[in-house]
Amino acid sequence: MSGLNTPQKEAVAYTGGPLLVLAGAGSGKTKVITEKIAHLVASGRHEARHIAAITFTNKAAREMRERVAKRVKGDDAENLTISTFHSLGLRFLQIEHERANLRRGFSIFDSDDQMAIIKDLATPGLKNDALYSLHNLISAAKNNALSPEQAAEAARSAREREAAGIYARYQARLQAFNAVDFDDLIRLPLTLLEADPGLAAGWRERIRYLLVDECQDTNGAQYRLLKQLAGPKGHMTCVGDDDQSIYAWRGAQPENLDQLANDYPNLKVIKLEQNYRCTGRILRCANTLIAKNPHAHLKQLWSQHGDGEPVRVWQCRNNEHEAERVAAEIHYLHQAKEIPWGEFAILFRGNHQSRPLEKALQLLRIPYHLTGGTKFLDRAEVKDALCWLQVLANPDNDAAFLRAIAAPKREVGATTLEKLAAMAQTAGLPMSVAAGQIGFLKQLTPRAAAGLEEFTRIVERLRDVAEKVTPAELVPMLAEQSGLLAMVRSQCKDEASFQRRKANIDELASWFEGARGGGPGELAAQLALLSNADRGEPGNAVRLMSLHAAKGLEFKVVFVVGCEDGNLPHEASLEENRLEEERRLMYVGITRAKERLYLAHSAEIKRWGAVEHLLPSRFLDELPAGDLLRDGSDPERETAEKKQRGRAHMDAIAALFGTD
DNA sequence: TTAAACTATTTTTTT
DNA sequence: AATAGTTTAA
Repeated sequence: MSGLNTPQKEAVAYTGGPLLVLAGAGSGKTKVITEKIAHLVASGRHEARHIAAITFTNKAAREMRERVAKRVKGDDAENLTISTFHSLGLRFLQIEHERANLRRGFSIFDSDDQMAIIKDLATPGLKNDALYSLHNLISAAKNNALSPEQAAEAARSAREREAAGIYARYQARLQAFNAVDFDDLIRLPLTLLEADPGLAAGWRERIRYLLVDECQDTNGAQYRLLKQLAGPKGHMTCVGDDDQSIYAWRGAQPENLDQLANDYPNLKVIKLEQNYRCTGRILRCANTLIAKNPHAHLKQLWSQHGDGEPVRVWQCRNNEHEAERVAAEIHYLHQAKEIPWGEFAILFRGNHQSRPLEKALQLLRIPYHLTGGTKFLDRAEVKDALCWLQVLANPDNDAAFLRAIAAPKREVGATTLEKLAAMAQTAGLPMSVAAGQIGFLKQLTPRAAAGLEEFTRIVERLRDVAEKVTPAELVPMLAEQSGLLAMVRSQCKDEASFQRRKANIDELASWFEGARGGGPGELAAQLALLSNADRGEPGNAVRLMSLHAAKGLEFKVVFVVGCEDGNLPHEASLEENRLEEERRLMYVGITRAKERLYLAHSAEIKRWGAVEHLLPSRFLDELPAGDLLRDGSDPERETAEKKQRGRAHMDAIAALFGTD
């Protein structure tokens, strides 16, 4: 336990009952969790297979696994459960699928699939935002583990009653498709556990010690789930920071941190207040800013580091200008201070803000890695392949069938599919099964029937293949035999773009590499949980990501761009009275920086082609002026720096010409 | 049935 | 600006 401070040691050693660790930004909370796991295993207190650590993102889970691997070796490391809430729920449902009325190979519907169902069920002609709102209401009900009936009872407005009605039919549709949505991955296990004490006891036998990261991000259902798993005695350690609660918009209830003390009267609370990450000035900025929020737990973060560099506040003309300055500064610091590319991060409120930054970085040949932006799993060919896998694994998934039957086109169009859907409905069969029945095919045009027949034949052949090969081997065969690859080829104008899209399919296959069995369906389900942000190794490159995605990470140099009122805080949050959460978002951004921090804003930003004028973020005025260096406040220093950087810049350009 | 031309619209954040 | 959705022509 060397290298830990007193409260950290205490948090690691304490096993007397439920423990809440209030861990400020940069106070070493991941270290505490990993050390605690190592300690529990090493002390023989709990076997590795009875310990579970729960995070919110796959990225966090992977990082924790890596860090634990350094302390726990061999079988023990293998046997630990380190997963996200949603993967744990998925694993639960895969084991207990019969209780949840699911058949093996059930599908997970993403938000697109959910929206498609809701649109189908809602009053025709509803506007998009009304549909989103229905989706949100249904999701909110599920996040409180309400059944459709309970949601109808709890409905307070006409809007909520309408949503509850659609929720009931939506759930019936999921059931028919042998599918669940993201929220069900929490709600269904919870409902089963709460209804059956025997089942709950069984799971507590498996998970005897629970560690929960980012506890402030739990929603109602997740909180109840962790109580079920930890049991009345509360064999668990929860770690959280109410100042880093930035997910209220998707149902997180940071007050769950306080609720713990009510539910577990013997709860022990340990505060980690020493920050090991930031320089004094950066930390003062963070503390001053967050002090503007009301607080339930008083927490005073302190640091032994010196003041360090002042925090720069940049006033830029527009986002292009802002991007150029960021790129130039990164280039300069990389050259002059020998800071590796991987130690830089550029953070923004919305993913669309990455465009001009990418352009500017490319211009200076700075390697960068964008997390979250390019939506790999949304690429048409990847989605098509995934739907084919779903059809193989889950014949009931009509949504996947509808996509697969059209990729490639085989002369089966809307008219045919409508007829097929009607026939399948009356027969009580899923569409993919109905498509294989001679009796139904005879009622269709010969061309359409032939298309359906061929499809069925291919599916059956691929199902045989799937028995014998691994999913990683299956994907390329599927692409070939389904005609998907040929379709992609015919859609591409040149060979290069075909190769690019083919590479996407190959990459999909590589995602299955090393995956243990379970069949294509279960793996595709796992895959559905993997967000785009979890893809690929960043390597030694400048990191571009949203403020949300940056939580839990740290960098030597951080740029927070787009600090304008209306963007950060975002205008939508202002209307919905969520200014405090926006402030916490800014706080998260600031506290990612170890040594240097830049806060940039532009006078004009482009939005949907039109130019808009925005004022600097109100949060900038909430920072301690003495720790800032604002544009124009120290002209002498600025000229000197400009000169210095200009020279470095010229050298860089000269070097570019030299090597090209 | 499919492909091309045209029109309307935009999520901020993510499992 | 980019794209998803819709209409129209072949």
